[in-house]
Order: sequence, then structure tokens, then C-alpha cells
Amino acid sequence: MRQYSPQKIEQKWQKIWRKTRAHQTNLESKKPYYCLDMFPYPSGEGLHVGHWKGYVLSDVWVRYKRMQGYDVLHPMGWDAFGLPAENAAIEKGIHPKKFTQANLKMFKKQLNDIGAMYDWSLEINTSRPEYYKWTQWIFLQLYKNDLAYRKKAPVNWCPSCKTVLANEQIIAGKCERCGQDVTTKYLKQWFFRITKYADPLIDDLEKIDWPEKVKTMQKNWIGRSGGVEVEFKAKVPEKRAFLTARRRVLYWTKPKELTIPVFTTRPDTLFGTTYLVLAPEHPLVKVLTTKDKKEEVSSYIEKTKKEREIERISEEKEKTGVFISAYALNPVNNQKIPIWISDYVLPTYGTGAIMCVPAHDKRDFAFAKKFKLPIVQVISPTGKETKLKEAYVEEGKMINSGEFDGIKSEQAEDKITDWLKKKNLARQTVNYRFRDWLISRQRYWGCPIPIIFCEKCGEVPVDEKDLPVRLPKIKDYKPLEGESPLARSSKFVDVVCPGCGGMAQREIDTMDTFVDSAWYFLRYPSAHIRDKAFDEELTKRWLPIDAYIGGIEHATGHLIFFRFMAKALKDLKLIDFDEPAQRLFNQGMIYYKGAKMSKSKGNVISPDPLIKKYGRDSIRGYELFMGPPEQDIEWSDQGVPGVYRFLQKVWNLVTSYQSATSQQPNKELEQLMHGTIKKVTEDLERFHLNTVVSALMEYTNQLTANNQQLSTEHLETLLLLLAPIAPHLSCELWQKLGHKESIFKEKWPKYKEELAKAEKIELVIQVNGKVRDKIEVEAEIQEEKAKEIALASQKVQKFTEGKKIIKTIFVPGKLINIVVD
RNA sequence: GCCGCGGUGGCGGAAUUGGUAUACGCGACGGACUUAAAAUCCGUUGGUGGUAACACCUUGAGGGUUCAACUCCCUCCCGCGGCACCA
Repeated sequence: MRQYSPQKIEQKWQKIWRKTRAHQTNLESKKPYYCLDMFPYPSGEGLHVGHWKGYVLSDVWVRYKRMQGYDVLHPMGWDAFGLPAENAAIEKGIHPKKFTQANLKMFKKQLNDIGAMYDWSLEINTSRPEYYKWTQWIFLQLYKNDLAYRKKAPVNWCPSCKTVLANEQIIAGKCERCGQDVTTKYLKQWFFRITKYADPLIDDLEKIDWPEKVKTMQKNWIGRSGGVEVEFKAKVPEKRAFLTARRRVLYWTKPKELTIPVFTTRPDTLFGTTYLVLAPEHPLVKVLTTKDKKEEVSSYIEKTKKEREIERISEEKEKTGVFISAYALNPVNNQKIPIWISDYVLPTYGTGAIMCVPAHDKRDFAFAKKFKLPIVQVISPTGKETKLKEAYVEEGKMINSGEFDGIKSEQAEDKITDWLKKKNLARQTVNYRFRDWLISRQRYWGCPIPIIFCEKCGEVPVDEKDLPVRLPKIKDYKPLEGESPLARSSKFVDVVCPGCGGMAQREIDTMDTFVDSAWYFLRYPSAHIRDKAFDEELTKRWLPIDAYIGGIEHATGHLIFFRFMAKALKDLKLIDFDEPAQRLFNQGMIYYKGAKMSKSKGNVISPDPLIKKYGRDSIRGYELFMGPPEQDIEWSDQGVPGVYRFLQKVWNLVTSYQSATSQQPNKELEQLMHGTIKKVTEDLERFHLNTVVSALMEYTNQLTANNQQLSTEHLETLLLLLAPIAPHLSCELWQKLGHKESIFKEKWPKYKEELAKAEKIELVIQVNGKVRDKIEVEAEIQEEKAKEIALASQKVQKFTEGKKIIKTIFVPGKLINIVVD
């Protein structure tokens, strides 16, 4: 008997798979299944065993789906644009394209090492003109439908990377890449109108099979909160010129009287409002501030601009603010209340102004205490005024609230709102935490934005037939101060205006790489098609994605962007679905020595020596067996050898088998086989891959122990169930059993429910809920019989003797519990 | 602060709707083979008491519901993750 030598087997089968194009997709399929891995950014780091986890998982899944008779689309590609390649280019002087190309080659080799069935004929690369031509085309579709627009806006600016950052790229006020403090800068930038889809992005989460965790993260990120916008009137201390309105904030109601809308989720606390606070950036601040306060106010505004980011991250934020010496009227009781400015009010949320109820809001309480502003309690747990040491944020009975006194605060909320609405002083609104998606980057290595600026015609979109707008070759990739390095290429910048034929200039910013990855899932089935971004028929057949597999780190980034893209394209009637992925699975991360496995932490385990010693199938098996796939898990060096021993057992069992030695079918083995098929199939469906492996181990152990009574079917079933996990080994042993065709052309085994059930069971006998005996009985045993047997047991009698039996509880096929007094 | 997930042997973990807690694997211990080691194979392995049969205890802590709780409810502790002055 030959030894199990994974090296030889694995190389042999990978070669065969390549030669026979075993992994090519049947794009004309009638039974399509689209499983997509989040495509990698080809960094220089290479794959370690941590990366394997997700790829092994998806490969097991598609191999299983294939054996179920599906034509599987399982493509792979490269998210090749982006900052790291560009930074490497600046540091090492290598062209980003070369750098990316080299990494990509290595990545591909390492991915193939896993033994995964990727269809490389549909490979995509976002940095190639054949791809980004369509990224630009999609941009133009959004632009023409007012979903892409340009505006001057305060943006997050990293002074070290000299670029604008999206909210997603800021962690605790610092740049995700370099750790520098992020500052604010005003630039004209491109945005995608993602906020238009805020509601469907939340509501449609209901209809997709995604992890609850991701759904909650997205909901929190979008941050929808319903409330009321209440109007406060304010007198202007002296006559002022009319100012341009920003949003709906500023308009004159009467001469010298202004309206300040305020957003609140707690209209029930209106009577407790003792002052207003405006964001320092609020446009009315200039109008309202009295002459004597001018200087103090403008210096506070300056300070806010500079210090905001640093203050934001400090633990205990001491409240600061300035009284602008103006007053407003509380609409419910016409009380004159002071107006302040403070940086704790955000200009971008709600109306940029808040009503302050120190008695019932923690922040307002702290502010009022510091500046000695009045605190009026309007809700009380008892219905009487209590001494407040801190803000009371619970519900209770209304007090100090005029006609609303005595009722519950939940009811007051509606009643006060209605009362205000009747007087036209309030309206119901919804606010969202997230902002439109800023896609401009002042960088070289990205997709050029297909827009031309002309002095006469203004913003002109590039004609679709002129796409792609190619990224020019330049020598210096370093970003200029606040400008893309593309500004250096006059060949690129200077262009004839498509509108008037005059001289014009191209947009020099490039797109955020998340734009590339927001639509890539549409490209794969059409990757071979040159004249369309995605073919209508192929898209109909293959999309949406049936299973999407990748890490959770994209929960509030990519996974929102690509949902937005699907919704936008659906609205433009370019596709007929609005959720890109029906099922999402997030694999957990692998830890080693207490930290996430990564090159920078110096704790990576390379698969190469493990491949040499134990083989790819053993690593695959361990990656699954180590724990639930969605869980973060610590790598163990003992794990792979454990699975290797198991595979070796399988090898020995199958290679030493010599046709049926026993004519009598063994009933217990029969039942075990069907039970195993059932367990493995059900666990696969639930992605419980760790228990799939242990079920196969148990099955193998039992077969080994009864190897005198094996039939070919027992072994074939084992190989079929094992095939998705250990494809090389299974192919080899399948051949050894005399099969000419590949095991992956076989059907997934089916079990018979009646055979999966045991004929005999161990009936558990409990007395007062404690196990006292176990007796083997017929599985179909009825309560009467079971009771008889139970009471006949000596072990049971020991505990029932001299006691009254109150009742017995019988669980068919499981146990009987005798309750005594 | 708010939201979410989790806490089970020496370790990774298992336990469809409440129904035998600790499957499977690792490690450890004992044995076989061997001059020896590795590899392989066999056995033992939650804790306490007991020669043993067996008994009692045990799923972060404490209560509760139930014939029966890792599973459901309440209070609390710890760990991880997300958001964070969002009104």
C-alpha cells in the first residue's frame, strides 16, 4: 500500500484541472449560481493562512453547489487602483502599473495554490482601460441623472498624504493610512447622491439574507432618526442686510424678525427649553451677533475650525461656547431665551441649531451647569419636581408645561407636536447621520473623471464614444498641494471643448477606488464583452449575486456603496434588481499570538512549509475545522497535523479496501451513512463547516472500526462528502476506486430519511430531571412501554422507592422523566 | 454613553424547536511496536469523594420560570466589535 503523499496528488490534479479547463463557467447555463469573493487589492504582502480562510470557505461552497447540479460562476479579479500602489511608486520609484502587475502575478499563483476553482477566463482588473472605460461610463449615467454632482464643501484633508479623505477613511479623527490628524479644507468636489437612497438602504435590509451584525452596522451608519423641526423666532438686534440663504435656514418672516428652525427628537421637553445653541458655522450667527460680541464670536469660530478634530478625540470634552447676546422666543410659552454658539452643535446635522433642555439632556445639562443657565424640569418620575443631580432622560409625568401638566411624557410628545403643527410652527422630519459620498481624489493611480471644464459651456461631460479617458503616463506621482498630479500633464489637461470647440480643461481629480468596486460584480459575467459595461441577457441570467463572501471590515464602506450602485442603476433602468447580493457571509479573521495575522505585526504563518509537509487539503480542512467560519480564531500550530492524520486515515481506508468482503449489509453502517449525508448536507447549508469536518471524522472512524463489513457505497459516499473540502485527495481516491470521470461530475449524495434514523435508541431515564439509567430500546417505543421499562430498572427504583409518582414526561425517541414527590 | 456579539474541560470548539452538557480534534498520561527516537496503533482523560459500584458538583456570577435550562426571563461582572457631543 502506497503512502499518502499529498504533494504528488495535489500537483497532479491541479495540472489536470488546468488542462481540462475544469473550472470554466458555462455562461449559457440554465441553472446558474453566482458566488463571489470580495476581490483583493494586490498588495505586496502575499497570502498567509489568514487569507486562506475566506477563499477556502467559498471554494468549498461552490464545489458543493456544483455537485448539486448548478453551473457555478466563481470569478476572481483585482481591485488594482488605489493609494498603496501609488505610495509605493512614490517611495520606490516604480510605476504603479508595474508594481501592481508584479503583485498580481504572485497573488494569482498563491490563490491557485489553495486549489480553488476560479474561472480565470473572466478575470478583471479595475486599473485597465477595458475596465475603467465602463467605470467612467457609469459615472456619466449617474451624472446625467443628477446622481453625481459637484459642489464646494468642507472636506477631510490629510496634510501628510495631501489628499481628501472619505469619512470611511478616517479613524478616530486620524488618517487611516498615515495616522496624521485630519484637518478641514474647502474644495470643489464630486459627490454621489447616496443620501437619496437613505431610506431604501435601510428598509431593503429586510429582504436580504445578510448577517444581523452588518445590517445593524449599516443602520447605525446611515443613522436615521425621526423627529420634529420646531421654529423659534428671534429678534435681530439691529438692522442688517439680507444674506444669501443656505439650505432652508435663513429667511425673513417680518422685518427684523428671523426664524431659527431647530431639530428635536423630544418635543415633549419643549417647556424645559431654556436656551438655544447654534453651530458656530451657522449662517445666522453673523446676523444675530451684536456689535459688542463680534470679536469674541469670530475668534471662537476661528478656534473651532482649527481645534475641532483634536477636541473631538479627547476623552472628557469640556463644553465651550459664547453667548452672542441675542434672544429667541420659545414658541410654547413665549419666554425669552438666550442664544449661544458652541462647537458641540454640528453644522451638518439637522438644522445646525438645537433647543436646549438641560433638565433632560446630558450635554445640555453640562453646558448649563458650566455657564450657569437656568434648568427647568418638565418631566418627573413622580409628578413632582425633584432635585436633579444629572439630566433625567427617562419617561415620566409632565410638569411645568402649562396645559400639558399631569399627562405622560410619551403622550405629551404627540400632543405638543400637534399643537405646534396647528400653529404652523413645526413639521415632522427625518434626519440622517451619513452624508453624500465624496468620490474625488487628488491622486494619480485612479480612474479619471470624464468631465471637461470650459469657460463658456461650464461643466461638460465627455462624449461616451470618446471613452475611456485614459490615465496619462507621467514622471512624478507626488500630489501637488491640493491638486492631483495629473495637473502636470498638459497633454492630458488641455483639451478642446466638446460643446463649443474652444479651449478647455479636463477634470484632474480621479475617482475613489470604492467606485471601481461598487459595480465590479456586474462586470464578471460580461468580462469578455467589449462594447458594453454589462450584457443585458447575461446580467439577467447571473445576477444578483447568490452568495457574497468576504471580511466584515467593509460593512459600512464597500457594502453600502455597492448597494447604492444597484439601486441607482435600477432607477436608471439599466438593471432589474436593487440589491446586489442576496446572501452575504463574513468570514472571521485569524489571530496569532494574540493579534490579527498581518505582515506589519510580524505574526504571519506562510502556507508554503505547511503545503510541503501536510498538503493543501490538510490546510483547507483545518481552516474549516478550527471553528465556526464567521468567528475570529487563534491559529494553532497543532491543527494542520490533526487534519492530516484524518486524511491519512481516509487514504488508508480507501486504498486498503478490497471489494465487498461481506454479503450481509450492515444495518448500523447503513444508518450511519445516511445520517452522515443528512448531517453534512444540512450543516453545509448553514455554513457550519467545522461540524461538517467533525461529522466526516466520526464517519471515517466508524468505517475504520468496521472495515470488515464495508461496501463500495460506504467509501464512495465518504469521498463525495469530502470532495468540496479535500478536492485533490478525493479526486485521486475516486480514480483509485476505478472511476473514469471526475468526482466533481458526480451528484451530491442523497439520504433516505427513514434510513438515517436509528432502529434502536438509548432511552434516557430520568427521575426528577436527573439521569438515572440508559436502556437500549426500539426507536419507535411508545410511552406505556417506556414507562414499564423505566420502572423496572433497579437504578431507577433506588430513587422511586417509597415515593409517589406524580407524573411522567415522555419525549419520543429521547427520554422519559419520572417525577416523584 | 448608545447599539451589536460573545463567556462551556488544560486548549480550539460541539449541543436544529428547552430534553443524555463536554461530540470531533489538539494536548497530556499509560501501553504496544522499536536497540532508541519519530511515525503509527490501542487505552484513559471535566471536578471532588470513594479500592470499587456509585454519589455529589459543573456551561462568567446570583436569582427566577419549568418535570427538565448552555438554551427562556431578571440583575450583575468580564471580553470583543461598531457608532460616538447626531440634539
